[in-house]
Amino acid sequence: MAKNFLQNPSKLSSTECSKSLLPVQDALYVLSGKWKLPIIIALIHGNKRFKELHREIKGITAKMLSKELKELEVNTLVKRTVYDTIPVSVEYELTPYGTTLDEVIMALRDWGLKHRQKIKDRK
Amino acid sequence: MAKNFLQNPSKLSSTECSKSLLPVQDALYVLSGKWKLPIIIALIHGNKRFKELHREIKGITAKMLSKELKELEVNTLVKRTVYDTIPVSVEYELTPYGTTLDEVIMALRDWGLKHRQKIKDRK
DNA sequence: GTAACCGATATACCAAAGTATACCGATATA
DNA sequence: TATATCGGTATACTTTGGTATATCGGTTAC
Repeated sequence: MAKNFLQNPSKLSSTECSKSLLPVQDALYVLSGKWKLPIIIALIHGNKRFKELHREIKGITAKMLSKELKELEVNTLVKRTVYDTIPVSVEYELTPYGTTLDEVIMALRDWGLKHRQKIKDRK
Repeated sequence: MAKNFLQNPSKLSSTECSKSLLPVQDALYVLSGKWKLPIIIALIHGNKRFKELHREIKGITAKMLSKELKELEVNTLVKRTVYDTIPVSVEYELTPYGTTLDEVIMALRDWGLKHRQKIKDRK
């Protein structure tokens, strides 16, 4: 595991910590937006077509689905493939690079679970 | 390490994956907002007073600093202590619970660094 | 009494993010 | 000719997030 700068700050200079800010913000940016995570999770269990995603992700509009998929595609987390069936079908899939988000997502999930428990215990 | 559901989806049911959504979103929510991370990082190297944070974090307004600190305090990531010096001084510190964010932040940083490199290589 | 310090808060404004709803182009089927 | 499918886009709107700027309350020093 990489250096633990929150629990051992004394071993790291202030500038070294600050250098972490931008990459962390980049990663957060990639996951930002209300629908990125639902989309990624929907794509985990296999490729999906636009309409399937639209049906599966409750509440999302076509506009947002299209927009968020485009952003995921730009970051090469998701691949878009057009098949010239009739009518046309468009398939979305998580790229191998997309699956590298797993460590981040699991770290977030583990902390999130503990946090939910903490909030619950407080009541 | 916890189960890796992005790279081994076949081993997990769809519902099990979906259960991850809320905790992940909770964790992201705690870090959301333009100034949470800068504040956390500023507090890593020691407790800071309001004015010190204001000076150190370039561009932040008193309103946002106050608001974000309050949110961090509600989530018990940061502790606020008032000393009745004259004039009054208020000290903010990262709680032990706050430092448990380290794994999340490091996972984000590591992925973010790789992502920056990937974007760079593409040009 | 008035200016200054700290730790904010109040008000007004602006910009980004998200929603609702209608519609498009291409093709097929009735 | 009309209607339906798929995969979206266009326009207008609302909501949320963030900024700018002025001000407050309590206290001391001048």
